[in-house]
Amino acid sequence: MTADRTDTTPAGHDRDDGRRARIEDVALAAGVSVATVSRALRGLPNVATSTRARVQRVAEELHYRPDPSAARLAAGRTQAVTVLVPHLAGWYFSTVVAGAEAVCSEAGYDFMVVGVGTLDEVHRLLDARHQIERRTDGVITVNIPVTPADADSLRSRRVALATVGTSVAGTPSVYVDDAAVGALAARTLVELGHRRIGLISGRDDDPLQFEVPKLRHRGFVEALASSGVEFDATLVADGNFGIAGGQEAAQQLLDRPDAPTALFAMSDEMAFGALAELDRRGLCPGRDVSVIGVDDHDVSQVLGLTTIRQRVAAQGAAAARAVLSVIAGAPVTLEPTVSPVELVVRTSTGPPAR
Amino acid sequence: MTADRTDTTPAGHDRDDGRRARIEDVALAAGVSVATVSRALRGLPNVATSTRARVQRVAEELHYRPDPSAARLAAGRTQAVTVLVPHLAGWYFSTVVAGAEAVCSEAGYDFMVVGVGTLDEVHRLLDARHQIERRTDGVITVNIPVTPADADSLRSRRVALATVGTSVAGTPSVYVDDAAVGALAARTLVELGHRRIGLISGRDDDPLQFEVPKLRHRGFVEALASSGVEFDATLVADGNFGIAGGQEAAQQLLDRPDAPTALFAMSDEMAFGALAELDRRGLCPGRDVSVIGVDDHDVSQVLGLTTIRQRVAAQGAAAARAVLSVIAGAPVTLEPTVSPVELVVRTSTGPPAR
DNA sequence: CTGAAAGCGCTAACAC
DNA sequence: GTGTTAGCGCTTTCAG
Repeated sequence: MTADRTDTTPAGHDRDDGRRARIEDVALAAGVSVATVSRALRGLPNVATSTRARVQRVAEELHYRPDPSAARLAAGRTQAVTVLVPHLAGWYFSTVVAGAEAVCSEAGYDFMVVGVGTLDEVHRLLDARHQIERRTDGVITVNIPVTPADADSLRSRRVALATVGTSVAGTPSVYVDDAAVGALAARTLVELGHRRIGLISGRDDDPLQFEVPKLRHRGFVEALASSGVEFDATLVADGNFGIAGGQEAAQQLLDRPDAPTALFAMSDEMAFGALAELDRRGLCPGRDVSVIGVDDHDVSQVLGLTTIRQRVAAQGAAAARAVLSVIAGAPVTLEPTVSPVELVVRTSTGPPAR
Repeated sequence: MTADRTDTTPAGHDRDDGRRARIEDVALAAGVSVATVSRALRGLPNVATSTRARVQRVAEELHYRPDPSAARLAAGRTQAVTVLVPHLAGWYFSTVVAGAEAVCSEAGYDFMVVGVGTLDEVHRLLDARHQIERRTDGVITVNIPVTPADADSLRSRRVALATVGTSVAGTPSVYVDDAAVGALAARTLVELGHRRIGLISGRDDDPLQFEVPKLRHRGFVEALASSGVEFDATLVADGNFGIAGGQEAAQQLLDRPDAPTALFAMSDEMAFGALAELDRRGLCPGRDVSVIGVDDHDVSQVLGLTTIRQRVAAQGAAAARAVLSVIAGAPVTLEPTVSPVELVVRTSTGPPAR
């Protein structure tokens, strides 16, 4: 031996040969075994403080980063979280996803997004045969009707699950109290004096997110009833949770001879459509017809839309934290989180015209 | 030998022992070697048609799926694409990402999202020491000022790159002609008779997306000039590409004694803010003050906003296709794609009041 | 507290 | 066309 270095690395401190540093290089340079490097770098116990420090320093100098694929293969964990989302371009969905992404990235987890259009797709992804557990340690669903069987299947494969927008028994879930949302809308409009209120809903048979419309509907009707107002069940129109749909729904409701004096849209985007329809008819929101939405979309303030605000990004972040803590070994029986809502009164609501 | 089966799988066709099928199980069951299974399943040449069919059938029966981590480790390819995006919750960004996601998922690639807030973060991610090549085969950036050095660095590490919203020499890029956008806005307003036009821009020193404002600004000013209109350089306000910022910018411009008769907002969201400000002042868009935006945001139609439409989801999809074809071995010198824009006239523009 | 060695499941030469 | 075999780079018993 002519030099104090072993042979693999010809010269230099930084592996100038262009190849990436492997764990073995760190081990060699630190004078320990690869096992010790692995332990030291991952913060496992049973490593002398001085050894750990030395290993860390050497790893740093060599710009060593463990290869994720190798670590995954050996450990069976991916350090990745996947979000399943129906419509990423929508305001609600992208805001949830953004909230979750921030938390996962911050924690050093890879963050994958899969857009899903139908329930079949969802079940194909969650089916055991698809083996999603080989690509992700955790799944976050956004407004997807996950069944207890889906949840069990994932759990048995050791993939953590958290849901946003839907509550699943025995699974960490973050959602708003949708019945309370409907009730709040009803009370707000009734207190203003409205008695005939149109409901702009999503289709009950929508393969995805079918719980939300149902619950908001029920809460709305029940709150009306307890205020002594009977809901005319024909005053419901499908707005499909979009702007165009909201406009069509409003059109349909306002075309009636016994048109409602107020509209409750189950989302702000549908409410935007309703406002557009009022505008088209030369009607003034809050004077001629009242409109209330749900979300507090960025644009709602501009339009003066009264709405029921929910903290959307916070829901995504909370779901991400839940998934990460289950991955970290927390009991799966985390408390479901009911995310708060809040009435925001703007100009689109007022007493009925007549 | 007492049975026609080898010993590893006790009984049954489906590996009822609960463990996942590995490539070796398929090989055994099909009576070929693992190498042949690997070739057959990945569509490589040099496999007899009959062999391939049999392997495929057996793999199907066993519900065999290759382990991604193992494949990555062995092959050095990840079958994953990563998008770097400044503000995922924004309409433009989420729409681009949704377009890209659809293409990547369809192609069987994992799709990862990383939110980036500063240029430092971007450079940390793209720096060779971060070794992003170990987690992804391709990177898509959305309105991020990627330098040629960044691009070279990625290329040397064999990770494909495509950019959206910015053009980078020698890199597949998808973007609109921002100078033309500015010019189109200018011509539209000038033809209506406007001479004093306020510009609602993004900060020139914004660490991210600093090219867009600059280019739209220049195109705008030059088109004015060639129409014989001199641009008053003090009529620029920063709207920070948000609604609130747009409102503040409009406020500032309209507060001037020599207020402009029209406003060009570089994004629809800033234009929304401007419309809100007009509303606050009791001014009518298109009559008292004209407003034109850029994007054709979903909400623009509702607000009657005249705008310059760009095909945002298509840009994300095109970038994804570009990345995938570079990964597949296409020459990196793909033609940059200039995505078309289109004027959409609504009610927020009209001749000047005075 | 540390090291040796056996995999994790697949791909890619290279031989036949 | 197909098989053999040596890794890919890490984690994790199991000894000591």
